[in-house]
Amino acid sequence: MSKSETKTSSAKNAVVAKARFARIRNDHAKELAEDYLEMIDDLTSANGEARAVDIANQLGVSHVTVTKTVARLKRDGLVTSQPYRSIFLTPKGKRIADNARRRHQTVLQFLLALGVPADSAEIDAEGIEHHISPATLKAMREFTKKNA
Amino acid sequence: MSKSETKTSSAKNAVVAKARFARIRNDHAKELAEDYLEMIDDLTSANGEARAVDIANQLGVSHVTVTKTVARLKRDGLVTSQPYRSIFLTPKGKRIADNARRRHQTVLQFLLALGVPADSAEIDAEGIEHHISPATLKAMREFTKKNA
DNA sequence: TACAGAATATAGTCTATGCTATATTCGTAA
DNA sequence: TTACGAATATAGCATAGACTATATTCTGTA
Ligand SMILES: [Mn+2]
Ligand SMILES: [Mn+2]
Ligand SMILES: [Mn+2]
Ligand SMILES: [Mn+2]
Repeated sequence: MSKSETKTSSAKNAVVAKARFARIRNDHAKELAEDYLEMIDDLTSANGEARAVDIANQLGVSHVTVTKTVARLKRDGLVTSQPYRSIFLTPKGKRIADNARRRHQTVLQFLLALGVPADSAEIDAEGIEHHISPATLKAMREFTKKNA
Repeated sequence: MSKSETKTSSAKNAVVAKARFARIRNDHAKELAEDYLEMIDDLTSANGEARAVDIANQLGVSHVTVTKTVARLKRDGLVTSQPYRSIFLTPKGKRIADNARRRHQTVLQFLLALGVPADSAEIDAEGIEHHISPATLKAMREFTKKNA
């Protein structure tokens, strides 16, 4: 392999890696929002409302952290809230929550079908769900269907 | 279901969820370090040294970001470096890099065995790899072996 | 060898995500 | 109805991880 070929190959590798890590950084930027929105939707179903204190308790973070994160979700048009009131999803937030839940379930069911013990599957799914491309999601669904 | 049973069940759910999200936050805290260490090891193998500029180019971030992250790795005893010199793994850093690479490969090979197209598999593996419990890793290895 | 360009260092800034401490408001039980 | 405990708000702080702009140092080539 000539020096110029090595250089070209290195450059292409770098371009590919760059895109890969950019995708990961983007996934992370959306991750917390997806978990919050899914949780707000679940709490609303279960309790009739989503309170900051309940979100904080589920996540294991302080209520201040929740308040600040909810403020960002509000800024981004994903939830609405008034002082001292519970939190509501906007249509846009609800759409994201629904998609996140569907994807989360797909990953969880897949891990269970693969033979992962339930406790590990539930923990791993919480992290994995945010890094799944449509192609992988499709492959997971197909596997689960065949191995239910 | 009585009110007290509901409460107990809710409380247990919260405890379980809390642990789950704590694991995810911990995964994230280690994620960037793992990717850097793996990359430093790879660059050292490929080029004889790992320079900040190469790491920056692979990751698609500025060299300042790399410098600051490397400073944290140094603080944590995972790399060594002198001003204007390239970066080296400590034994501890090398151990983490090796484990990270093994796990990364396991996840990638698994996704390929599952039928995910190579480009998607490579991107998804970069994110998924940090959220895999030993139980899931084992299940993936077994699947890949049977479906190579 | 000298110098131009590449690499690295440093200063300063920003956002996201976490915390504690304190103040305020709400909601309910007595 | 009120008072107390729960919930929420707010101020202040910290760290990680990102950036630009500028200064310095290194290194390969002329
Ligand atoms: Mn989820
Ligand atoms: Mn999640
Ligand atoms: Mn990796
Ligand atoms: Mn990775």
